[in-house]
Amino acid sequence: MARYAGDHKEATRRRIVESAGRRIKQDGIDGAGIATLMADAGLTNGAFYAHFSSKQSLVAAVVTDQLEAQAARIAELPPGRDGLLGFIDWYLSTDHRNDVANGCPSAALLDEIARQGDEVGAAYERGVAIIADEVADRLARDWSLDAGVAQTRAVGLMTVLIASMQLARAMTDAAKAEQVLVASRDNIRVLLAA
Amino acid sequence: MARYAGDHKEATRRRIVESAGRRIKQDGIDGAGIATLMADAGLTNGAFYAHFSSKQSLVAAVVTDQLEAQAARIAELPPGRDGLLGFIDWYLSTDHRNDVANGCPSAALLDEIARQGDEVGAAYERGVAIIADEVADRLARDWSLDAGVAQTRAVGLMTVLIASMQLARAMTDAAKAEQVLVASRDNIRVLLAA
DNA sequence: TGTACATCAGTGAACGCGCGTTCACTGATGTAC
DNA sequence: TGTACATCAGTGAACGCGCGTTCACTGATGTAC
Repeated sequence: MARYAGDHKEATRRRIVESAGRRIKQDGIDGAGIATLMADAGLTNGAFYAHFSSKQSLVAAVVTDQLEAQAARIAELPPGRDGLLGFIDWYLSTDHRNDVANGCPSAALLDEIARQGDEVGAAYERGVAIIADEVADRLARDWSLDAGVAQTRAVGLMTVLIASMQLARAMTDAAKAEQVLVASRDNIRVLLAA
Repeated sequence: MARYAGDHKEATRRRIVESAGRRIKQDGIDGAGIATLMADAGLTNGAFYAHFSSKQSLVAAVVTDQLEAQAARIAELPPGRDGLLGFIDWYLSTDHRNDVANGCPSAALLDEIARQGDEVGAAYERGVAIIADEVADRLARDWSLDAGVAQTRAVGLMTVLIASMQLARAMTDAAKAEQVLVASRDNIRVLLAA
């Protein structure tokens, strides 16, 4: 038998991916160095390459993990309109604006993801499709929309949420940021009423 | 008299800001180094600090310039609904998706801007407010909306546009990217009908 | 039971490289007298 | 008219630093016999 339990290395890898998710959302992909990411996980830089073949490969794992976590959060919402509406309330909250590290990965990283290679792009594409389907299913069921319309409105909901949070975070004036979040709640109401 | 015409240095500075705008939208703020930015303008790295006190300061100038250019583009649209609708068509086009360097600065850089210091954040906040007012004025006039509603819908329009382009660019599958852009056209139609 | 060896997650120093920034210098022009 | 000097946008080498990545090593454990 080895010195470590069978799942020891896998558990360490998971710990790196999770703490890296928080750090990368906070500081950006370029802004988070290997040494910092490993220190966050309680390790030193040298151990990194025992778990990942490159930084790109970690980033792809982080993107996949973050979108899975978001999909799970949505899947676990209570059924009925209040479920999704509660998620929207959280998303457009000042708490979410102030907590990038534990927030939506798309709001934190989307334009940087678009600049990464195909490995990361493919990971994002796969992850976001699952979330979009989840949201569309809820819209179809709870808002009685056609499947096609539900898919379209799901894209609308997601785009309003993501860019609203990015805008709110780019603003140094908290009152103006709040106005954006309030406006978005109303715009979503309009989108879902159609 | 000096060797150079009175506006020579100012013209050079403008040239740096404009080419840096394209380069930074393409490669990101962190991804664009001083030496490259200066080479793009036909100069060497050493001359940079004769024009800007730091990279941050250039970035703030670039953000201001890019948003001014976008505001001007909107201001010059023909009057009537077709003016703004034409802008939306361009924004959600595949051409725009493929031409980050000459495209919307918010779609290319918004989450990275949110991570910069207050100088850049303030520049963005000022610039985006002008664009939002411009759009709201057009919505109020051409869609006969109340001023308050027009402000809200202007935020909705901008958020849908920005995040749709980011999503479309993050996707490696061109057909899926196209679906996002098509969906957004319909979502905007709904927003403006309210 | 004791000892030599294998395993392997993790350490920490080092690699070359590009970053933002600094600075002594260049060279084309205009000014003083 | 000729020459010494001032101006100043731009050059290009160098600075310390942190980056992603490599690698010889450590040390705790289990195995062989």
